[in-house]
Amino acid sequence: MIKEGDRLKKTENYLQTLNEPQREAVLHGGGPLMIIAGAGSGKTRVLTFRIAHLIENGVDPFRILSLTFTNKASGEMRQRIEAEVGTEARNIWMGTFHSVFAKILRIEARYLGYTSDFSIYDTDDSKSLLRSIIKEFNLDDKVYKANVVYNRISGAKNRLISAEDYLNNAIIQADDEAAKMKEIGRIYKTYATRCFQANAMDFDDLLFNTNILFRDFPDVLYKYQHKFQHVMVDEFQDTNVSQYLITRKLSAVHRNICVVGDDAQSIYAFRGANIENILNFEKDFPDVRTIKLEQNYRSTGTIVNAANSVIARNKSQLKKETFTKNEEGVLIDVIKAGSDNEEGRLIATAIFEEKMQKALRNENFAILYRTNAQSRSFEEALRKLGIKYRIIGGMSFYQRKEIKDLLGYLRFTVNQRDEEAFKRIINLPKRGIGDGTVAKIAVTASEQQIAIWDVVSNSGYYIGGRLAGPIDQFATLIKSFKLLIEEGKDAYEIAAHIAKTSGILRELYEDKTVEGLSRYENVQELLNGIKEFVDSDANEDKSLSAFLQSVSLLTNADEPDENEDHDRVTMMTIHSAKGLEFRNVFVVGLEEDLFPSQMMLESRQDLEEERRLFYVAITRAEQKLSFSYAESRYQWGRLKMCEPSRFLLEVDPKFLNVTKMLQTGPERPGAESSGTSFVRNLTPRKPSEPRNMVSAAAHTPSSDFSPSDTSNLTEGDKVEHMKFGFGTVIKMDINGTDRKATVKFDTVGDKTLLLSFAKLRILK
DNA sequence: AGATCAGGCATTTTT
DNA sequence: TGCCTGATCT
Repeated sequence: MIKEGDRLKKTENYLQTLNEPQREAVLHGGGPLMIIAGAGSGKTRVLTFRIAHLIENGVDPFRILSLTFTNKASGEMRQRIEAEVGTEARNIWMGTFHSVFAKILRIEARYLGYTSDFSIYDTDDSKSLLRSIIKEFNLDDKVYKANVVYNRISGAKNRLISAEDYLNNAIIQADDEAAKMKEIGRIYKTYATRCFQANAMDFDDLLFNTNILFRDFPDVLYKYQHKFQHVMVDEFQDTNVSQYLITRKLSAVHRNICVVGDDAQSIYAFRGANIENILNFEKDFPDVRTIKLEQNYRSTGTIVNAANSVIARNKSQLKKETFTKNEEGVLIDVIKAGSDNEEGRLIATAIFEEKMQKALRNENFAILYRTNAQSRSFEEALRKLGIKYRIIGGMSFYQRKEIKDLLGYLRFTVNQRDEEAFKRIINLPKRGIGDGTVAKIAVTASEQQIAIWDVVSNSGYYIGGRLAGPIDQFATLIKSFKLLIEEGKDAYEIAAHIAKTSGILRELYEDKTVEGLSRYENVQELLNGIKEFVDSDANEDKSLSAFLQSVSLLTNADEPDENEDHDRVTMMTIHSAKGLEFRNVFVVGLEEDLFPSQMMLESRQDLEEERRLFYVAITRAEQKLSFSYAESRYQWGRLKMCEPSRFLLEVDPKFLNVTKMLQTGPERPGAESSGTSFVRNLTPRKPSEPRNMVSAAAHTPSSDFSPSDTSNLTEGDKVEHMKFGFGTVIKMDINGTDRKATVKFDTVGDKTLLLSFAKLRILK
C-alpha cells in the first residue's frame, strides 16, 4: 500500500514532466472537458495521469468510467494507471464501448427480455442470419446482398433507428425503393425478431439496446448516472451517435464528462462514426473547457510539417496548430517501383540496409497499407531477406473455422436459442443430419410455435423415424454439457471437456496434413486462452458465459500473444495503426484509386476522410518516413497500370527526397526472354486443386517459380521458356509436350526475373 | 448425405 | 486469378 505522503510526491513528480496545457487537462476537476489532442501530443499520458490524479484525490475507482477504442488500449492504460496508483486501478470501469455496455446489459438483461446468457453475434453470424431471411422471403440474393443489407441495418441502428422507425421513415423507404431494395425494412424487422428470439445481440445491438435500456428504464439509468462520477471517452472523434448519446446520458447528473480526440484522425465514418460529435460538443456543453494539446513529442519536424501540409487541405476541422520542438530530421524518402513485387523488394532492402547502418531492430519498422490484400508482396520480400515480420489484421484468429466451431458448441451450451451456433454445430462432426433434416426441425419449431431446442430435445416425438436417432444423440450431448454448467464448473473445465467429447479435437487430430495440424494447434491455443481467462485475477466471473461475452468482443488486435520473439517488422492497415508509433514507417501503395480508395470515392465521395487516413499514417513515424508506390500492380490476377496518388502529390515537395526513385519502367507485356529450368520439389496436388493439376517447382538461373501441371511432370524435367508475355500465355516445352502457362515476372533494370506461380496446362 | 464440379463474382477500412 | 455457391452426381 502506498502512503499518503508518497502519493502526493508522486503527483508532483509527474506534473513536472508535463507542459502547460497537459497539466491543465490533468488537474481539471469537475465539469465538461474536451481535450483536442494532436498526434503524438502525449494524450495517453495525460489520460493516465488524469485518472490517477482523480483516484489520488479520493475518487472511488469504481465510479470512474473510461471508454477506449480497443481492448488493447484499455489494457495498456489500466497497466499504466496501476503503476501510478496500485491495484486499485483494477476497479476502474474501463474498456471499449462494446465490452463495457455488454457487461451492463448482462447485468440488466431481464429488463429488455433477454437473459444474462445472451449470445453476441459477430458479423459472420449476422450475415448468415440475413442470408437465410433473404432466402425465406424468396428474394433475389443477387439484389439483396447480405453485405449491403447488413450495412444498411447497421447504419440505421447506429443512428438509433429501430425496424419500426425504418419502415415508417419516408426518406429511408424512398432511398431503398430507388436502390431497388424496398424489402430491407421487412428484412430488418425479421432480423431483429430472430435475434431477439435467439437471445442474441449483434455488435450494434450492444449500443442500441443500451440506449433503449436507458430510455425506457429511468431507474436503471438513474443507477448508472449516479454510479459514474466521471466519464471519459478516448478517441472521441470515432464515436457514433449511439455511443455519444449513451455517454451524454450517463454524465448528465455529475456533468464530469471528459472527451479526448483529434478531429484530424477521424477515420471510421464508414462505421457510423460521426465527426460532428467532436465538432458540436461545445454546443451540447456550453460550459465546456476546451484544451488543445498541440505540441508533438513523437516525430521530427519534417514529419510533423509534412503531415500538417496534407491535413491543411481539409475544410471541416477544428482549428489547431501542431508543432514540435524536435529536430528537423531527415527528408521523406519517395520510392518508386515498377511493380508491386518490386515495391516489396525495395522496401525489404531498405529495411535491411537501414537496420544494418543504424543498428536498429525489426520492431522499429512498420509497413502501413490501405488494404489487407497488399501485404503479400512485402511478405514475400521480407521472407527472402530473412527479416521476421508479423501481420496484424486480415483473417483474425477468432474467425477461423475451427475456433468458431468450438465457440459454437460453447455458445449453444450456454444458450440453446442461439440459432447461428446451432446451424454451425448440428452436423459437426458429421453425424448424418443434413440440410433437409435441419430445415425439418426449423419448420416443426415454427409450426408448433416452440423453440428449436424443444424439437431437438424431443426429436422422438416431433421428428420420429430414423432421423430421431442422431438428433437425439446430439441433444444428449448438449444436455451433458449443460450439466457441467449447473455443477458450477469453470469455463476452462467445460471447454476442455466439450472439445474432447464433441469430437472436434479428435477429428482435427486425425487430420495429419499441415493445415490439420495447425487447426489442432489453434484449438489448443483457444483452450489455453480460456485457461488464462479463468486463472486471471482480473476476472471475477469465471463462468463459460462470462468468457463467451469477453471473447466475442476481441478483435484481431487482441490475438493471443505469439509470446516468442517480439522483434518483428509490423505490417498492417493504416486503420489498425491508430494509436501506435514506430521509429521508421513505410507508407506503401500510394497509387491513385488505391489510396485514396476508388470505392471510397465512388460510394461516399469523401476525400477528406481518406486524407485524414493519410495523416494518421504519416504521424505514426518518429524518426524516418518513406512513401512508396508502384507503376503497375496485380489486381484480381490482372496487371493494372497505376498513377502516383494525388495524396503523394499533395505533400509539400520540400519535405521529400525523390532521389531514391528507381529508374525502371513499368512491367510491359511482350518483353522477350528465354531460358531453361529444371523441375524440382514436385508435390502432389492439394485436394482443392483441380484434378488434372500437379504442383511443382522449377528453377531458373535468375529466380524461382512454381508451375502446376497435369500429367507426367517429374523432378528433373527440363522446362524451356520460349517467350515471356506479361501475365499472358507463354509456350514451354516439357518432355516434348507443348504447355501454356501464366507467369508472373518482374523487370529490374535490364534483368527479367521470373517471380512466382505459373499454372501449366497441356496445349490442346 | 456427401462429394464433385462448373461458373460467377469479388477485393476498403473494423468494434 | 482464386474463392464460394449452388447444381448435379454417387
